[in-house]
Amino acid sequence: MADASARSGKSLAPFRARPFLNLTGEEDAIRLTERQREELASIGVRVRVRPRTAIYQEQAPADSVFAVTEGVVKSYRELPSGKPLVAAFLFPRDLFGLAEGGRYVNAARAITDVTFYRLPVAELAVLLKHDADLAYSFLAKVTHELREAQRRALLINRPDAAGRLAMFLVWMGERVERTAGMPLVPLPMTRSDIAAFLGLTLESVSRTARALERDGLVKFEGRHFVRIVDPTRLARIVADV
Amino acid sequence: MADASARSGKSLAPFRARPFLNLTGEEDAIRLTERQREELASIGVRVRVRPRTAIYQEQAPADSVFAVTEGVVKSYRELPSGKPLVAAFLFPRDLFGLAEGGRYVNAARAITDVTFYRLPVAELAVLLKHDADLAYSFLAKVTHELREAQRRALLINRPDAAGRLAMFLVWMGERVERTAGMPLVPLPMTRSDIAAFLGLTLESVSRTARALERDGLVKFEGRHFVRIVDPTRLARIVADV
DNA sequence: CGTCATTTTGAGGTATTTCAACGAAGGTGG
DNA sequence: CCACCTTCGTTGAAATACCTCAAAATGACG
Repeated sequence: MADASARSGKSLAPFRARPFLNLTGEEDAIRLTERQREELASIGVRVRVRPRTAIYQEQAPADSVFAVTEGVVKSYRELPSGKPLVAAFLFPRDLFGLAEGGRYVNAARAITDVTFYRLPVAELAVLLKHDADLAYSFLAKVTHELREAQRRALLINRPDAAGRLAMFLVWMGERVERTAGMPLVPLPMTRSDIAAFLGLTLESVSRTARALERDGLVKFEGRHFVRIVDPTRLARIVADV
Repeated sequence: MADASARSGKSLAPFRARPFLNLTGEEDAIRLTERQREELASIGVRVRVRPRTAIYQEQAPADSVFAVTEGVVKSYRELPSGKPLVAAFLFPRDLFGLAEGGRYVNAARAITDVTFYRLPVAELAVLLKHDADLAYSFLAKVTHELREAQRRALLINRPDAAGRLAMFLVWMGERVERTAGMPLVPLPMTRSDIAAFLGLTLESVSRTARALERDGLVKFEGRHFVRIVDPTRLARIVADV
């Protein structure tokens, strides 16, 4: 399945989640306690894989759940026609390994160099049923994933390609530190992946990207970076639903 | 907010969930223990509302989470353009009330006569942090919602209206007992709701529905029922991605 | 039974998909 | 280290399908 893996006694890398229903309105992330991180680390295996490595196949027996600590993973499935459909991009602190009936509903593959923790569900379930706080944290995390899924659904609901792509770029930009003006946003995935995520064809993504660049909204630097040149107008396109 | 509400000491109506990661492959639902149902019922309020009643508004302070026991609810939001977008239809045993930053991300409205439990989050959070099994059940339930959200995303990813509508009808049909051949599937929501869910215009839904009927795949009986006439060909359209 | 929202139907414009071919980049092996 | 090859991305032109605008018909509801 994975290239290299070694049991690790070190504490699990910071794993952040948001409350299921946040009454206070605070945006601060919940952090696991040191003990909880150690618990997870004790049952987990740290794995590092190279780009394009398959982490698990669609419909394979779901024996583990995964937590990204470094890099980007895509969760996807092949449609009957053979066209791929990307269900989600997973970034550090994200969980993946959604299953139904004991089998993974999607396949997962590394996009970049990736480090993740592999947590056997059998042992994880024991932990969760034993530690209400831990279960609560996972609940918060899955709730966050649910919001992301709804956001994506909202995104691909709009009929116009420009709006979809603009929304995607803004979304990707949100997870980069906006230190300097005109942030350089990394796009580790391929155009095909973006197309498969947005529900567009590769050609549409390519054309729309060029159009946004011609209009001076963004500037692509290489294939894996975008510079947001005119955030205001870009935001206007995004809001124009 | 709601028409009538009364604190209830009766046990919470059956609330079913699936395991977060189901190793055994069993499809049987997890049921809450009698004690857990009583705990929930003790903090919950049973509410009955009439069709089209607003349950909460978008961006309203999120003080409760809800569990449907009877009827159908829609979770939706108004886009800046004024066009509504349906995020999900909620059926008995479904949870709703997704929040972020202490506010509901969507609005919720009853489609039919609806009975639901309203669970104050402050008290619910206390319960969840004390009862790992209960938290686990909620985790399983939210995971289920996440799968549904992904399914919808998959659904509206396809460009063809016929495929989307066919997928929707099959999906609705899955939740009805297939006792007799040619099941009569209820469609409690309006065509506009369906359009807002599928990411199509009302006109497209109407035209596509008529086209499916002309081709002898389904037969609409009134505005709120469909009979699946040719499940095989309908399934073929659904699979034809 | 009348009013009004919902749905159906029609015709035209437009955007995306398809189909096809070229060009660029990255990875592999000699 | 270079050359080849495979994958990915760009560009062009035509067809299809959906959307928009508009108006009539059906059904729901008081």
